[in-house]
Amino acid sequence: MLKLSRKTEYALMALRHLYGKTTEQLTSSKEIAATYRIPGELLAKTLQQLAREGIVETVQGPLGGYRLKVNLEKVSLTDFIELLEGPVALTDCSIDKNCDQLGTCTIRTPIHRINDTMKNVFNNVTLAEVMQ
Amino acid sequence: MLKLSRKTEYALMALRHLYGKTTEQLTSSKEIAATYRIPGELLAKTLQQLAREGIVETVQGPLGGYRLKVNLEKVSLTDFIELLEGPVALTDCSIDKNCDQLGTCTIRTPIHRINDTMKNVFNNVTLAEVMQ
DNA sequence: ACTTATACGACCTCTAAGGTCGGATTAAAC
DNA sequence: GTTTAATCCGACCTTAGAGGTCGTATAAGT
Repeated sequence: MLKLSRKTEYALMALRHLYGKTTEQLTSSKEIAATYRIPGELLAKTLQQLAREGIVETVQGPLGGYRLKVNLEKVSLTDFIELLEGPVALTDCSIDKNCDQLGTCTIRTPIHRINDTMKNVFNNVTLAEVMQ
Repeated sequence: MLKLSRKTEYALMALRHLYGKTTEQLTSSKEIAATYRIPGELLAKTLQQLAREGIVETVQGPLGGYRLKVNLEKVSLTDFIELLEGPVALTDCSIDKNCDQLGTCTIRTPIHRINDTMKNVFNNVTLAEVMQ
């Protein structure tokens, strides 16, 4: 039903948390999880993924934690969602073309049109705007 | 990942099929299913639901089938999706407010803003446009 | 050494999507 | 009036993916 996954929600909340801090300051995954009552392990894994993708930076060991790495004005919501959930698309045929109905499908073109419009909405929102 | 359900896809294809016919002409569920290689039972149930909702009209018995009932220009894509899949919303808190994070959530407002924008996209597309 | 943080793969659970089946109802055709 | 071809509809099955947990490894400050 066109929902974001919890992973994405949690990630946005975590980024919002880091957004308020100075560039040097570190925050542990646990602290964020506790603040927002997010399952700790899941948030940790999500932050690790964001670290791999270069969105946040990580420091290990005691006193370690996460901090922002990129300028959130440079990252669109599309980029972010696709990073965590894969391609944004109303239908599978917007991505790979393996579909039984391919030959006979009559709604592909209009759906792709709408898909583009929707994607444009997300393209035009930066993560910085979501933090406001 | 923001996908439409197959049910919705099948429903759109079926409507597109009926759209090309005269107002009197009936088409059986089976014929549509065969034409587009859609699982018959599933399409049948979907068409029944559309009949209950007043989108199509049904005639029982042999030579029976379905035909359009409403003017597709009067139905927005939002209406249609919500009919088949329930509320269009990026997050659950856009619908009912039962969420553990309610008190501490910091991204609710911006998410709702984006949600409204997205919904507007679907509001401004009529089913008739999807048939083109 | 010990502690406290991230790193990460393996696993578990539960829900909903997608699809199937069986039988009931309706009505045209013979 | 029996047969046949369509809708009607609830019950059920299966599977994938979301969401979450666990155990263990690794890194680094004290």
